[in-house]
Amino acid sequence: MPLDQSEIKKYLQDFSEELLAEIASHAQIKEVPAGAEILREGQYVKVLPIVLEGLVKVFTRYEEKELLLYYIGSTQSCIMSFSAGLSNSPSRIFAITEEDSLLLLLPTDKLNNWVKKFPAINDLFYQQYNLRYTEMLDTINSLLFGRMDHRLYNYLLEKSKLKGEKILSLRHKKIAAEMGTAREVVTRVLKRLEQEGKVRQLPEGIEIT
Amino acid sequence: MPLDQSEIKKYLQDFSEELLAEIASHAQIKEVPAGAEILREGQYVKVLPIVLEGLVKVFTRYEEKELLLYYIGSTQSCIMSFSAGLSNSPSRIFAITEEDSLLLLLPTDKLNNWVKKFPAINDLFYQQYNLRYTEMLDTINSLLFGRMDHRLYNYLLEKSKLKGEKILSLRHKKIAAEMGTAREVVTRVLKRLEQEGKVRQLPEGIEIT
DNA sequence: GCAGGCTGGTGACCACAGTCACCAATCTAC
DNA sequence: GTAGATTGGTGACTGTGGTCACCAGCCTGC
Repeated sequence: MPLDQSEIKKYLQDFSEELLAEIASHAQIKEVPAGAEILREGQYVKVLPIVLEGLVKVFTRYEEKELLLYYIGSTQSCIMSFSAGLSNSPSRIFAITEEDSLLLLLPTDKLNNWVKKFPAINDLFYQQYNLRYTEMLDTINSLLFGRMDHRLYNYLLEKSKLKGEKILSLRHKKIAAEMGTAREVVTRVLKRLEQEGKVRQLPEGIEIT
Repeated sequence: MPLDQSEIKKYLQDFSEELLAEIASHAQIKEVPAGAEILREGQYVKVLPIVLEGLVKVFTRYEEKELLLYYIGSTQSCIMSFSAGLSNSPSRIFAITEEDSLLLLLPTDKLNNWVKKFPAINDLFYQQYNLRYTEMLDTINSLLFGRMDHRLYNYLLEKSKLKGEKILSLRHKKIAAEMGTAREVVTRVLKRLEQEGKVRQLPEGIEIT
């Protein structure tokens, strides 16, 4: 399927015409429904996804326990795919679409070339590494300092900002999974937060006050 | 002080003559004693260090508690400095020389240029981002899964590999600080590891069996 | 209607790490 | 020498989060 260059340009305005042309002739665009697996641990990477629309969740798993690392939003990319693609090593993380998404798939064998030739794409990846590095640092700090209530509250704040919703329709079970803890713990802590007046649990979902 | 280009080349063989010449005319080399602060949280970065010899410790601090993130060894660099330098944002981490070290200091205002012009230096930073990303992923997994004994044992293994010593002369207090825990906990866990036959505590230090 | 899922609310219990308060053995300074 | 600091070893206690068991309120399908 030949790609429409102007379609890509809508999302990636920083890219030069030359780069866009290269991408249009080698990449594909793919619509992916929510809940689809993009990348799993141990997998080798042939195409590098850039999220044009939607949301992709990245997480790690360790002996049945998982932990949300970060979300990939619009015009962002997955540095694990990038680094795994470049160095031809397997992925260490999982990625799943959280919403219906539109992905631009770049073939990794072209990437090495493009990175050298087009500063814009190079900058994109430096920015992404940067962003993820600091996000992971925050994750480490919050894990180290423990304090479930802080972690949960921050998690809800982030989630609310990301989705642009004031009332989050989230199952306790899902929160527990993403935070790498147990459902009962979420229930307990959420009630404590409610008593402290930081959140309200309504039938429709959780409201941050 | 004019730099000796061949001196730098000894360490960074992948760099082209042209890049080495650029570096020689703009960078400095600095000998730093053990225990010197290279970078602290909140600091803005003017020079990017590349470690030629020695060892630099990178860690985060959170309310009096610190946690070792990783070590920067020979021909490696500090991506926090790199990213903070490029985007002119403050550092999120601390860095201290662990041994007497020889550092190559690159001015960050040249960096942006060099990265675009010289693929070798670009590759170096991608490699470093990669490496640190996976190291931080391991840190997150070990924090998430808890298990102090595993963490401590892995810490000792890493340390032993890094220093190339079979017997580690380390204070319990220092181990505790680097792992973000308390001294008594280290003493306790270390004794358990000794009972399990995984380590031996000799007067000279800790031996991994 | 009712069975069988989910969901969340709860109490009891446990394990682990963090904290406190000591103490004994070394080492260091003067 | 002695005083003081550093190091490590220990017992007791605590708080937090993880686990277990169970129950009530639902929705959904048939």
